Amino acid sequence: MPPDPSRRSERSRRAILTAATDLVHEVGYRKLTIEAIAARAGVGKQTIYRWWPSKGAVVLDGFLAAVNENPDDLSLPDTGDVAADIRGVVRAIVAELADPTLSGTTRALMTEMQDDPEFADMVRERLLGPQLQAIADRLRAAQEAGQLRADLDVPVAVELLVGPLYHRWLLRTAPLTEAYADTVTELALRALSP
Amino acid sequence: MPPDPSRRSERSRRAILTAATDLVHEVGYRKLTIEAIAARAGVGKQTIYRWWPSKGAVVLDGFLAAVNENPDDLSLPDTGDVAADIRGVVRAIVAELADPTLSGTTRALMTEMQDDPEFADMVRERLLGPQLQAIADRLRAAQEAGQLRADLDVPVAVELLVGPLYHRWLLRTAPLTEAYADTVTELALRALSP
Amino acid sequence: MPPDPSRRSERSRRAILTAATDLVHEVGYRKLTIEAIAARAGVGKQTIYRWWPSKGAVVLDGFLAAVNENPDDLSLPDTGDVAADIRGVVRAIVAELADPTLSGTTRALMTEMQDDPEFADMVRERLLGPQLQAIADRLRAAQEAGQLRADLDVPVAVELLVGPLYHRWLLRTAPLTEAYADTVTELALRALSP
Amino acid sequence: MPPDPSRRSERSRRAILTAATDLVHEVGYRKLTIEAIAARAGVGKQTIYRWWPSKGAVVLDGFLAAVNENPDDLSLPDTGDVAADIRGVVRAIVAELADPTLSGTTRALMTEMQDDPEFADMVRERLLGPQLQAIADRLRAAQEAGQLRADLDVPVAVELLVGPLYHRWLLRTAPLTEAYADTVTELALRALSP
DNA sequence: TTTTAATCGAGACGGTACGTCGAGTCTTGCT
DNA sequence: AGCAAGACTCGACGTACCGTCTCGATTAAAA
Repeated sequence: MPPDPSRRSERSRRAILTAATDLVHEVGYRKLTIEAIAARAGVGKQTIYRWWPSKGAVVLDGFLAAVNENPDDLSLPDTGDVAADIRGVVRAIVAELADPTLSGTTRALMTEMQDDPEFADMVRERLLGPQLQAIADRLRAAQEAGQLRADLDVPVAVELLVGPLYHRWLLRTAPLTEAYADTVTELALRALSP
Repeated sequence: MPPDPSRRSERSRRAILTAATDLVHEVGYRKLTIEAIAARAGVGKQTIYRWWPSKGAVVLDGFLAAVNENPDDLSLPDTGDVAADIRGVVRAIVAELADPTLSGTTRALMTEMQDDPEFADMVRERLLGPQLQAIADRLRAAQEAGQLRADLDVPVAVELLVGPLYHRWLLRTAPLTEAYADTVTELALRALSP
Repeated sequence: MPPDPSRRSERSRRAILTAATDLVHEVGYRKLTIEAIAARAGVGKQTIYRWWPSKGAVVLDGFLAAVNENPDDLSLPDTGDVAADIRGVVRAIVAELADPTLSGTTRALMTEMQDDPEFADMVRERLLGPQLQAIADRLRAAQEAGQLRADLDVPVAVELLVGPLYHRWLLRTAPLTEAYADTVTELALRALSP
Repeated sequence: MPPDPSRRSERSRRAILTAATDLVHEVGYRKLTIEAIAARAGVGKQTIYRWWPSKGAVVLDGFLAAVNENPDDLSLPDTGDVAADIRGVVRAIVAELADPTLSGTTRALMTEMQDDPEFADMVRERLLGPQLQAIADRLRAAQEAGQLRADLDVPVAVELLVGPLYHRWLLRTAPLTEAYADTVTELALRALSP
C-alpha cells in the first residue's frame, strides 16, 4: 500500500532535499549514503525510503528543486538568426558542463541512469528531455523558415549539436571552452543548412 | 613496497580476468564484487588487491584481454573514398554500442570513469584513445588529400562524428541503427567538406 | 553512543548465547569465531559486536546462562562437621574440573582472563568470586565456632584448598580424582585446625 | 622428511629467538605473529616453520635460552632446616610471578598449554617439571629425615605449596607478596609435619 | 676443491576471520 | 497515519596472518 501524500511532512521533505544537495557537494555522489542524508536531515531512514525509490531519485529531486527555484523559461529565444540563437544555447550548455559545482551532480545523474532504467526515465523526462526539446523547437522553427534543410531529422540535428559536448565532457579528452562551443556550433550548422 | 611482478602467478592472473569477465556478464558491473571474482577464480582476495587498484581496473583488463585476443588492426582502411571509410567505422561503433553483450561492460567503464580520474586515464589511454586516434588519422589523411576543409580541427571533427552516437547510447533517447549511423555520417561529412 | 538496551532483541540475545555455547563444545574455544556464532544464531555480526565487547564475554554470558538455569544455592551446607562440608565442595570442584564438557569452557575463560583485564574482572565478579566466597563463608563460620585457628586468614585458607586443584588441572600433572580431593582436604584442614 | 639439523643456521636461530623474546615484551603474546618475528629477525617465515611447530614453541625456546644463560642450579639447598629452605623457594616463585617482565611470558606459556597438548608436554618437561622436581626432592629428603609425615604423598605436598601461589597469580585475586609466601609456607608445612 | 643439495631470505599464493560500513526492513513510542 | 530513532539481517568491504609454495642466492657437507 502506497503512503498517503496528503499526510506527508513538508518540513522533512525539504530537509531531506537540502541535506542531499549539500552532501553531494561535500562528499560526492558515490560516497553519499542514505544514512548520512537521514542523519543530516534529522529524519528517520524510513521517511526517505517511503517517498523515494532510490538515492538517485532524492538527488534528482534536490537538483530540480534547486534549478527550478529561478525557473527561467527553457524555450530558446527566436531572434530570427538561427546561428546566433543556437550559439547561445550551446555556449550555455558548455558553461554548465564546465561548472564544477553543477557538473558533479549532473555526472552522477548520468552515471546512475546507466544501470537503473526507471531512474533513466525520470531524468530524461524531467531534466534532459525539456532541454533537448527546447533546442529541437528552435531548429524546427528555423527549418520551417527555410533556414535549414527541409529533409532534416530534427532529433538527429540536436544530437549533432550536443553530442560532441557531452562526449568531451564525459571522456574529459579536452577542456570545454566557449571557443569550442562556437566551433561545434559552426560545424553543425553547416551540416544542417540547405 | 610494491609487489614483484616477476613472481606473479600467470595462472591466477588469467583466472581472475576470466572470472571478472564472466561475472560482469552474469550479474552486471554494479553487482559484481571483488569477493565473487576471487571465489570464482579460486583465488585469495589479496591476490586481486595486490595487482589491481580497483574493481574497474580488473574489468578493464579483462575486457582488453578479450578484445585483444583477435587484435584486428585498429587503423581504418583508406580506400580513397572518405565517405565510405568513415561510414564503415561509424557503423562499426554503432553496432558495438548496440550489442547488448559488449555494451554492458563499456557502459560500466564509462560510468566508472566519471568518479575515478586515475581509472579514467587508464580507459582513455588503453581503450578509447586508440579508437578515436584511428578515426583522427583517417580524417587527417583525407584532409591532406584535399577532401576535407584545410582549416579543420581534427579532434573536433572526430567528436562531431562519434559524439552523437554516444549521446544517444548513454541517454537511450532512441535506438542505435545502421540507418542512424549513415545519417550521422552524412551530416558530419557535409560539415567537414571544403 | 552506546546502544539502547530497552530495544534489544531478546530472541537474538538467546540465539547468540545458545549458538556460542553449542559451538564452543563442538569446535572448542580457540576455533570459535564470531562469524560462526552469528551464522549459527541467524544473526548479523553487528548485533554481537553491538552488545558484547569480545568473544570471551559472549561465551561467559552463555556459560552463566546455562549454569544459572538451575541456580542451586551456592552457599555450602553447614552440618556442623567442617571436614565433611569442605570435603563436599572440594569433591564437587574436582568433579567439575574433571568433567570434559564443563572443563573446556572453564579452561577457555581462565585462558582469556590472562590477557584481557576487563574480561578478568567479569569472570571474577560473576563466576569465580561467588564460588570462592561460599567456601570462605563456611570457613569463617567454622572459625567462629572454634573449629579453625582464630588467627586464620580466610582468603588464604580458601586458596590452600582450591589452589592445588587448579594447579593440577591447569598443568595436567596428574589426574583429578575423588581420592585426590580427599587428600587435599585432609591436608589443608590439618593446616587450618587450631 | 625432517630437516637436517647439522645444516641449520645458528645466526638465524638466534635472531629468531631474540626477535620473539623482544616482541613478546613489546606487543604481548597474543598480538605476536610469526610474520612479525620473521620480519624482525630478517628471516624467511619458512625458516621458523621448519624448526618450530608453533608460535608457543618459539617463545618457549626464547624464554629458556634467556633463563638458562645464567643456569643456576635448580636443586634447592639443604640446610637441614626444611622450613627455611622451603620458604626460600616459595619466596623465589612469588618473586618471579610478581615480576611483570617474566610474568607476561609465563602467563602466555600457561595459556598456550591449555589448548595444545604437545606444547603442554614441552613446557612441563623443560620448564615446570624441573622446578617442581627440585621442591619434591627437598621434601623427600626432609621426609626421610623424619621431619615430615612418613605417609606423605610428595607430589601432592608440592601442589599444596605452589598451588595457592599460581591460583592467586592466575586469578589476580590479591597481590603476590613476600608475606603471602611466608603465610602459605607456614600453613603448608603445618599440614605436612608428622 | 669442486660439486651438489639443503637451507636460507623473500614474498606471492589460497584461505579464513577480522571489525566496519551501509543497505533496506522492522519495531517502538511520540505527535 | 506519518514520524524520529535506531536495532535488526545481510553482504561486501579492505586488512591481517595463517601455513604452504616457489624462487634464486648462499653455504656447508660429500665427492
